[in-house]
Amino acid sequence: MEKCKCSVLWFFDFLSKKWVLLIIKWIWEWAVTFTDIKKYLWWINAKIISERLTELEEWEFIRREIISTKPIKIRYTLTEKWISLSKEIENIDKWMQKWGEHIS
Amino acid sequence: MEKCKCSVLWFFDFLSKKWVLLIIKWIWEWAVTFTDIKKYLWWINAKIISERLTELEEWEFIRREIISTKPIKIRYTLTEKWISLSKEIENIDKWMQKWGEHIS
DNA sequence: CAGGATCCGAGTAGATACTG
DNA sequence: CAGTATCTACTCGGATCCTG
Repeated sequence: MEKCKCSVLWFFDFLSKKWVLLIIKWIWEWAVTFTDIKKYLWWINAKIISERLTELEEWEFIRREIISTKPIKIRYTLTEKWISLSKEIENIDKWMQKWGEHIS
Repeated sequence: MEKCKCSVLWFFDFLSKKWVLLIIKWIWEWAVTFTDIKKYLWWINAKIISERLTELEEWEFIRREIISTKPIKIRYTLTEKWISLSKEIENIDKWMQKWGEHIS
């Protein structure tokens, strides 16, 4: 990929990483803590969840807020950046439905 | 990923495969043969190009036409399906420019 | 609680050589 | 010309265990 940061290539590369969209979906619907995600997406490795959350934060798609300190609790919420992007994702989703299933 | 064919996940997964968009770009601009692609994208392995072309044809994003038989020549062109999709990709591209580079 | 460190296995990109 | 076959290398997900 030559890590071509200038284009959508890089973006798609990230977005297609395993579990990214699923994790986003949960945050979207429940504005959850790390433990919540782990509980609902129990089959996903904690290391992977952690990695994805870190990357999502670097992309500024989610926000990390400390909501209590003993025991420490963190809440993840979506940013405006993601919300504005999600409209484009929905368009692609609609496009997929319009063009139907591809021959598997 | 559970190969959930019903959603955009599957689509992104394909679209982010290495060199897919780059190969499409060349076909878009030059409507080329296999040799043309190999010549211009010289650093990409022929096996990989071949694989991507096959997948792109399965997705019905490109069309394969025989244009001569001795020596055999094949021309790849984009389908309406891809052209309609490309508008959505462009929107994401615009979105990226609007939101700027993410902190690397 | 919210992760980080280590190690391992599977899948995929890539190098090289060959073919109808 | 337009690929395919084989083998190697590397990346990344996942299991398990550990910690501020």
